[in-house]
Amino acid sequence: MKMAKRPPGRPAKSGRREEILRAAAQAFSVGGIAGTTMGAIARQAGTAEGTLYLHFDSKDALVEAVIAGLYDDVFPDIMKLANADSPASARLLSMAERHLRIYADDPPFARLLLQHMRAIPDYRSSNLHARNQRYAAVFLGVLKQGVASGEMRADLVPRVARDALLGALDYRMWLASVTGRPISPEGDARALMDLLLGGLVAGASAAGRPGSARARASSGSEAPGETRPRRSRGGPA
Amino acid sequence: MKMAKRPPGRPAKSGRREEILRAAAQAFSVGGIAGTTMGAIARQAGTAEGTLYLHFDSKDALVEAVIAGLYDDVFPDIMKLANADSPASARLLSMAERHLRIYADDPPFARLLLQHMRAIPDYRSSNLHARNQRYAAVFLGVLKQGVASGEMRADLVPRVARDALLGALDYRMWLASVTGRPISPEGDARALMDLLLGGLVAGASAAGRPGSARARASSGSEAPGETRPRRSRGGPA
Amino acid sequence: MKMAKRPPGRPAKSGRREEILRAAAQAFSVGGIAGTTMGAIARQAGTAEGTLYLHFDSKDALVEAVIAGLYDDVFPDIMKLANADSPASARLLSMAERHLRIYADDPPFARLLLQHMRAIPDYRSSNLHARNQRYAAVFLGVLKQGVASGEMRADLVPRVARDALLGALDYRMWLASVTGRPISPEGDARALMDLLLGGLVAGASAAGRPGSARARASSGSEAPGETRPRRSRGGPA
Amino acid sequence: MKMAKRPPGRPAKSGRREEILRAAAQAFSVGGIAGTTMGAIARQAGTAEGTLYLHFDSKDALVEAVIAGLYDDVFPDIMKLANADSPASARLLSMAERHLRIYADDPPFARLLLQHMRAIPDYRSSNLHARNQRYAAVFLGVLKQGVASGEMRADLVPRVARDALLGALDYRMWLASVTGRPISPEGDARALMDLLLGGLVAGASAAGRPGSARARASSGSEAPGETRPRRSRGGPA
DNA sequence: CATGAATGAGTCTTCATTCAT
DNA sequence: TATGAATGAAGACTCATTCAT
Repeated sequence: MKMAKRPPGRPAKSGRREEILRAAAQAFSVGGIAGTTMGAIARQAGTAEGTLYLHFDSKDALVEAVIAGLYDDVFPDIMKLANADSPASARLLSMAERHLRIYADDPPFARLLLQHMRAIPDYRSSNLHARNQRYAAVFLGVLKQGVASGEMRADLVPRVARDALLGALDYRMWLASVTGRPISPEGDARALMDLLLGGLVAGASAAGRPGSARARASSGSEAPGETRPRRSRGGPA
Repeated sequence: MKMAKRPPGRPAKSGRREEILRAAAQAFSVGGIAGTTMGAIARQAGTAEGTLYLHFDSKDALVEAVIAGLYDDVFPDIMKLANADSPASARLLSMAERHLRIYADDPPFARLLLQHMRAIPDYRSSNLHARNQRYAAVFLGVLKQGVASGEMRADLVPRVARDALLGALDYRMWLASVTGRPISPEGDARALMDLLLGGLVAGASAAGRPGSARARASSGSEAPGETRPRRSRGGPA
Repeated sequence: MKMAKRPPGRPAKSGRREEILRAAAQAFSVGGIAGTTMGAIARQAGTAEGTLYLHFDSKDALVEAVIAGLYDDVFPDIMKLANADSPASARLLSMAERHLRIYADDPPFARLLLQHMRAIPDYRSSNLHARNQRYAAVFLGVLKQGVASGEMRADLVPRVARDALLGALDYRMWLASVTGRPISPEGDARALMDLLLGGLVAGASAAGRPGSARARASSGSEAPGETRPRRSRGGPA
Repeated sequence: MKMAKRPPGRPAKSGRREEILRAAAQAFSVGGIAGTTMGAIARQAGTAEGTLYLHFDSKDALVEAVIAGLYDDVFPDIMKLANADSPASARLLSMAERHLRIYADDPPFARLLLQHMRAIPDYRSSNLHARNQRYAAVFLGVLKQGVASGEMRADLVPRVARDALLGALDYRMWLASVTGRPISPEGDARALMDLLLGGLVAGASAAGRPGSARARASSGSEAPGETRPRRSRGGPA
């Protein structure tokens, strides 16, 4: 509620604050959140325990800040990819890839995220929920565009698709963190998108197949205009 | 004084244990595992704290028992559905339904499961991991059968499909637990399976449509779905 | 205070009671008093926990009874030896021997005794204190007789001698229990009595030497009358 | 609020630790070790319970520190007395005196020592055992010197003598702590040494008499002791 | 801004004792 | 008498948080 006030205009990098954030992320990813004491974080950061409270109001605030930091790293990337000038399917592929890279880049940290997300007592009111929704909304937007443009099935329920995609992505990362089996952002994202785009049923998704999500997704670089058909959903209609 | 006198003839047996299990699940799901004290569980169960330790060696053991109980409830059902005499897709649908019913039947309990699964320090060596793998293997088996029988795409990677399915299912439940939005096992399972079977891409999954969710699956190919190829902007277009 | 009432006239061997006593002694000597739970004792005795309380009012009472039992075993022996028809020194030797046999006979049990004796919060008011005093008094008596008969130094302070003897005996046993070095009741008693009778100083106690406490004390089996010269301290004098 | 404000310049250091040590010794000696809770110690020390753990890892560690502190106080003294330039018997006397002063100086503290010594589960591996052995070794050394120099009986078994001495000393203190009868370090040490040096047997220890406790000991061998061969009933008789 | 000793509420767990059967 | 499930009062220890310097 009351976050350590950072001078409104300031670049948000008191140096110390960043150090602590880094140290906390590091410590959390090693021992889990509950298993990490403020003392351990302070030691890791090379400061005194009291100093932690000069920058964060509580351990919870620190945890939130650490995780929020991740979103702030990833969100801009996802945003950019979502607005790229390519078919929805291609954009989703790249977004999935970026998402999986969260894990590939820093497995321990990702594990932390995976665990914490579901452990927050009142997640709904946490500001993490907000960030997460914002994040998920981007995926939803792309899916809607895909439908609107006719690229995707008209009877597709975007929300269902979004949940399936994000759920599968999360699950894949969790599996990786649990089994130790490494993730290949490109490979895994492509495999998943192939599945999702084309479906399970044989003979189906003939259309989805020609190159499928494969390669840089459906064919390649048609007219940018074609990309976001906005509405053109008509088709034969 | 505390408990209603137990009918003289009653075995005085498992009753307690079940009561505690129930109370614990209830308490955990409200306040989270870490946020629930043994005292609270005892109070909820109407027993003394010490009694808890008569039935479970430790808090951790209690937690495990609570969760293991769930698997033991669900597993036989899933097993039966997996061996039913129907197309793989139909079986998967029913399995997904059953899975979602975990949540529908007892949301707090399900939330507990969702939370805990990712919170175990050394999940890999926990006996929960084993149960979970056994569970996931059943889904994998059905998918492989689907491929073998030609019902599903020959180039399908069963493991990817299984992860997508379970991940989507989990995510759906988690969203429900977080947003409070209720789950309709049938509706949601069908929506998800429609998506997964037919894929995202327009024109694809012609076969996947017949009657939606192809409840009876691969029933045929009247292909009303094919009707709306969308804009077919993909392929050669 | 309120000991389980044993029918006043009864032989004191309800069978069950003895079993419990035995089981408790056994358990205590293995795990120490504090480290032994009533549950463990019950198991060892083959009864239910509640049954323990039918025979003893509390754990403390049980402990006391166990230890008192030892005194009741040893006391008669000591008493008899103290009243034997032989010189005080010979009698002390045999008493010391018997005392050390407490350890030799059952080391774990003796260790228990050694430990417990000093651990009782209000030893003074415990009935163990009384027994112990009665026990020590026997040694004191023999020493006094030794002085009175002229066998021992007239300026000997019996109480000091008694404390030295019992202290040395206790210490020897404790050392044995701590180092594991076994005790030889005869050998060790003799060594100690040799020391005590003759003293440390060279040239001193020449008289104490000729066979000293050695063998069955002073030479052998002279006329019983000779045994307790009472005073005859003259000699060449 | 709780503590008198500490003078600004004070090291704020070891003070606390010592206070705790003192409080713990005090509390232990009143209620016994097991009977004293960390809370009680904290209260006694005027600190919070948590503070105890800032200075000691556990209750056991605190107990050990308390007792080790005693040894560290006494050992140097004993060492110095053992190396004094006087007959072995005189040195033993002063050492015995110092030893008894442990009790005289702080009865409750001494009682604690007496009790605890025998209560440690695995005393042998405790570092108290090491200290105790070092301590006992000093006595042994002096005795050996006594024998070597001819001051003491050539057939003396030093180890037996040492055990008798320390055992008697311990016992004396224990009796004092149990009966409340005060100890006079000088008087009691002398009485005990008189006994030990001269032996029990009449006529013996003539040498042991000269000034009692043969303060200066081995003053000579006027051997009045030899004078009272008692009944010399031994030998060829 | 920094420090770190001090705080003390809160946790899990144990176990002697009771009592309904 | 016997049983053993239930009790609940303690106790040792942890750790986020504060505050005097």
